[in-house]
Amino acid sequence: MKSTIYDVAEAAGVSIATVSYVVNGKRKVAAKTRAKVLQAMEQLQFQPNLFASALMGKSTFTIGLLVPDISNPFFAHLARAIEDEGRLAGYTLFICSTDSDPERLARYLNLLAQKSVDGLVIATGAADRSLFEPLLAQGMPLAQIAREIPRLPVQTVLVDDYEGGRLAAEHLLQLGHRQVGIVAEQPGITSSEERLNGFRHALEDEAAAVCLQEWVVHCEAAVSSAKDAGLRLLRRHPRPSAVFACNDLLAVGILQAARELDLKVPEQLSVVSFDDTVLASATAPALTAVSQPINHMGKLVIGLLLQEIKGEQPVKQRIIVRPELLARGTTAAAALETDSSHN
Amino acid sequence: MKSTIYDVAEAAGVSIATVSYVVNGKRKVAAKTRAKVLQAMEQLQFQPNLFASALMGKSTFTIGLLVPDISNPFFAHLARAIEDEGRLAGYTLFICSTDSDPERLARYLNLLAQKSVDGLVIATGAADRSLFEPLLAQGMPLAQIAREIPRLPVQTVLVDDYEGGRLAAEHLLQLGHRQVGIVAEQPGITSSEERLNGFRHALEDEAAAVCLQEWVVHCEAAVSSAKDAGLRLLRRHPRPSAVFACNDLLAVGILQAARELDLKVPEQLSVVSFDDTVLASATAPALTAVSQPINHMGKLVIGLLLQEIKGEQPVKQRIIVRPELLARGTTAAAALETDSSHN
DNA sequence: TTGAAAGCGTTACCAT
DNA sequence: ATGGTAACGCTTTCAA
Repeated sequence: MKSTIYDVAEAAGVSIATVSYVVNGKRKVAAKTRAKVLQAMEQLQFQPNLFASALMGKSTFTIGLLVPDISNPFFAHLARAIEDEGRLAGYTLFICSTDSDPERLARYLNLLAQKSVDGLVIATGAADRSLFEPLLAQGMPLAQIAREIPRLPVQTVLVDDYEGGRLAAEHLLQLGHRQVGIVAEQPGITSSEERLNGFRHALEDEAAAVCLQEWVVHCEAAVSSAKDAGLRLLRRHPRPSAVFACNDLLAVGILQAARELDLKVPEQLSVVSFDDTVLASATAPALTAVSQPINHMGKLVIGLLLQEIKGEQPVKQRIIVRPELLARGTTAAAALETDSSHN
Repeated sequence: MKSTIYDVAEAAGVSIATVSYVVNGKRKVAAKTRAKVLQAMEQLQFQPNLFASALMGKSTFTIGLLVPDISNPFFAHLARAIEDEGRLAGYTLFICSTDSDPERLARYLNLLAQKSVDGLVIATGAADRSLFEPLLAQGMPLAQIAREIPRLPVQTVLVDDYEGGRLAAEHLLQLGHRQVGIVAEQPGITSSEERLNGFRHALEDEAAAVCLQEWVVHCEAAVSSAKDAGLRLLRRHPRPSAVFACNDLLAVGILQAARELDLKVPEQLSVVSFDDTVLASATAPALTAVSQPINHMGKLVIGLLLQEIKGEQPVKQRIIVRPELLARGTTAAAALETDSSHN
């Protein structure tokens, strides 16, 4: 069934070396022999055995993608972009959801190394740099996207999270909001931290201390967890007139909390989200959100990774793409007086 | 850096054969030698080279997952369930989005075969059985989930799409809806077809011919496409008082269309969806939907696939799980009179 | 321009 | 109970 270079060599009346050379064009082969070999390959439906070449240290055309959770729409979308871009270059993707668990991450890292992936796209934050250093040391091509492992010197593609946070704050300030809550992921998720930093910094500039420490709540990257956090936040007195959710999943949770408390969005509560995944257009009203160019970022990161893989030893870059604020339905001007007597 | 069985053999003072045997326990090794080898392995941090064993025809602990689109929340969720269950058994997942394109599918199939995956989970419908027959013939373990390739004799896990469609229809009928539109994916997507069949059959039982052929519109599996289809549907005279969307993505499109036409959901338009992904709880009001036990289905399909992989030659099964209708916010009793003069 | 042959790191058969 | 060694299918050096 499966034919090998031996079969092809025999059929073409040449040596296996010659077959190997025409397969991967590593040296000139006379047009005539080349033709004979090609024909034999065609006829025998020859497909090189990747394991044999991998054994010889060639590449496996396989890339590992580490994400916190592939069922999170943001990472699903990102995975799709990365898959497409990788496929164009002949790569297949191993998909690894870590739940931001260092142990799980370590195990996956080990597994992927053992499977000799040609490179790794790291979209899992919240990890220690030390986990990756062995890989880095042994020359494994790495690139990170969307989140950043502190001081890990690898190709990096990020949205400007800080600026995105600032845009969100600016938008709310312009609408007159002065009491603003923030729902962020756990500290350690760098993207979330930066968004929060940018947001709070903008607030401080504008009107000192309008945003107090205690207006920030943290939660897991899940709708239900964000809803709980939202309930906590929205039951405060005075109640924030707007909430910045550090991603779409969290924003959905906030909207649910608002509905449970009978708060009308955007009349009584404005919500700004971050990411702009399919979720952002599914809610009603649609989420005002800071939008990331996910497809573009996927392309960029694969481009950088492939450079590394090809051994072009490019200068390490840190590409920061600009986010954009899309004002949709969940934000409106703040009411003149905040209803602080509401339960 | 990387140690081989030769290194281990030398360190332990035994032959490489012995090392191999203790690694995969294929024959008895004296406790004492075994201990020596184990210690050497430990000390050298030995990790078997998977390619070498794959070359010898052993398994690769890799599974291919074929989906139409990993960025579709249903398949992303399914992928996560399958990944988790596979991981427990030591498998990693190749992720392959086909966009239901036969050419792309064929290429992926070829690629996965070349990469010697141990098995394939097929969640891409809309394909011809013939594409899979070469694989089947060469003994590749296959299992399909969520969609069905007609007459492909492999392990199968499905939700009862027909029954789900029936549940949706029943729900709408009980609410008094008699003029109902249906938005389905392209013919050829078996799950969508079955849902539609179940739905229409129930309608026919109840009140003959209330649901005419022309009330069915087809579209791509994307929000924007469904929105267009929804606009076409909702501009009809008379206008349907309810719409059955064959999945959550389509339902979101319908909700958008309704909003664009200023139709209040559920007061003027009821919507029933199918799948119950994160999207179903993101919309406002939350989608009334036929719910699939996605996690459970993922477990089942990996269970079946692993049996095949282990060569247990199990009887081919077709497991049908029951869906459940979750009545949430997008359905309400039909208005007594349909506003057929509205533009 | 082409070929012979030595690996790559395993597995498994055949000896001992 | 253990070891020697021939595969597995390919790449690549060295020779011709």
